[in-house]
Amino acid sequence: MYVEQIISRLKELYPEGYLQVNRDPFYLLISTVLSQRTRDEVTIPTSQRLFSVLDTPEKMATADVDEIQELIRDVGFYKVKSQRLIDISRMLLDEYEGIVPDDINELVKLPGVGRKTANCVLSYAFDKDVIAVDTHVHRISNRMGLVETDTPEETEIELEKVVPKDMWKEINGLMVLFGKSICKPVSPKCDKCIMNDICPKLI
DNA sequence: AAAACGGGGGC
DNA sequence: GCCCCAGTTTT
Repeated sequence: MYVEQIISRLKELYPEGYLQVNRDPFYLLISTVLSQRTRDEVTIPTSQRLFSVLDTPEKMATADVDEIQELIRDVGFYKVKSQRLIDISRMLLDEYEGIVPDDINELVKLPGVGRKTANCVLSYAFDKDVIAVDTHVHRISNRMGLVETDTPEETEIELEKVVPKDMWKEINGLMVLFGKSICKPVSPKCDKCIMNDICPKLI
């Protein structure tokens, strides 16, 4: 069907999937927070720099805010995020024995962690069947007629009805790659798009 | 529902 | 120089 066709083409286009992310839950949690409203060209080296110095909740919880600010100064909202990394680490140690929880309701209690970040951790680090809806997934799903929604929360609910469950965890990475290169927010490259023949925007 | 946070990269 | 970006929290 239509959804399977879209995902199948995306997998063909991006056979290696979305980068080779470090699947360690703590690394994934922290780097995903850093990635909020920030391009991954900036996020990836910044995360690696941070973890070369502070690679555990214990170290991050006791670090100086100034030291973290210096390490992550390239990402957006870096001052707010620096304090949040400390607060997240402290809460992990205080309430979760230093272990990143694999439950959406617990993850969103962490400061600076919303539904999108939590679902990224669940799908990438814990291999859970969830759909992480960011602006790319939201935009492309609507543009291609998979859903008709106004908010990412709505999109998550509607996509779950339309997409086979075994595809949930892969659509985020695939649509992010697609959204950055082809199906862009403004001036999408429809003339070079592999969805040319099935995209409702062009029919 | 809207504002605020914010440096980096593309054009 | 201007606009946008793997969102979340606060007002």
